[in-house]
Amino acid sequence: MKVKELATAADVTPDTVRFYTREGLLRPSRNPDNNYQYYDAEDLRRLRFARKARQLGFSLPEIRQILGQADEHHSPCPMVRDVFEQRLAEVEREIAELQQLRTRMVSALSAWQEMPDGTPDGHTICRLIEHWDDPATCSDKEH
Amino acid sequence: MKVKELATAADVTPDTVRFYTREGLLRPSRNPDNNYQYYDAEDLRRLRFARKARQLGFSLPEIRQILGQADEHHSPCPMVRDVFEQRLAEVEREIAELQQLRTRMVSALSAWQEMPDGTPDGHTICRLIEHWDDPATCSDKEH
DNA sequence: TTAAAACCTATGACCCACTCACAGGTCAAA
DNA sequence: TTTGACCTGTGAGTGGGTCATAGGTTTTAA
Repeated sequence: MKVKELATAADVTPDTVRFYTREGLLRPSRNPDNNYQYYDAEDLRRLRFARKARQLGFSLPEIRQILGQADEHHSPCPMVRDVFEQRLAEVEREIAELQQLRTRMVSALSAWQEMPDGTPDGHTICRLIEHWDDPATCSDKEH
Repeated sequence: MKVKELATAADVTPDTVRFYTREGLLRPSRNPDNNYQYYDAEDLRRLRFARKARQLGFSLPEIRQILGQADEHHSPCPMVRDVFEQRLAEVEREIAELQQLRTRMVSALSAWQEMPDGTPDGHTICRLIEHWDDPATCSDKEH
């Protein structure tokens, strides 16, 4: 298979195939005549695997590691379970952060309804923002 | 004020002060003797404003634009309200996406509880991932 | 007085997972 | 034979900083 055929078969763009090849996730052979890359069924399996893993939140370095384990005939499954639980925790933290941000934004919006627009006077830039108190900084600290 | 003093006053790192200066959000004067940058109360105001705006989800280009408006004595408030509502919509979309991801992850985890770890055999890499169906891809699987 | 600590400067790489652009080479059908 | 679809490698861009390098300056303490 050439680049575009593999890309079509896995429903990704040719650019993604080339990128994954550069990143070492796929290992095509070369035609010395024209320098084209040729992919086989194993590459298709790897690519499909990688895309599924990406959908599940795995990073490319993690996927590379998983594929590497499999290449050495070690079961990557324990690692998969392990990394996956950490990822889930991270995703839940990100959701919580975004929801905090959303709360801050909604409360700011409602506070702004009664505030007039002002013109910058050398002391304030935009009262809407400057006179807004972050509810998070009162209670506890981020980072 | 020198870099670190301003950074301390606004509770950011000196690197952030330098970065914002490079980005044109702060406009310190220069001491020609030692080439040091000196910041005044106006820069502190701008920096604090920028950090608050960041907390509210504004991007640096947006903040630069807001500051630019204020520099020309136009009220940036209408723009602030406008951009802010778009940002809120984006944040809500991001939350929805992450929650979808979380749903996928949780359902995968529970399906994995009964699955054994396998050793790669040239046909599969890790059943956990390969035999997982994305609920979003095949949405009519429940009945 | 001098040496070390703490500050300052500019620049560029790095993070993430692609995506796009550029410039040129190859190959199929019309 | 020309068009157009494909291929190649490389490098830049995304966002918001953070960190490293290498060197210059100022402050503090022995």
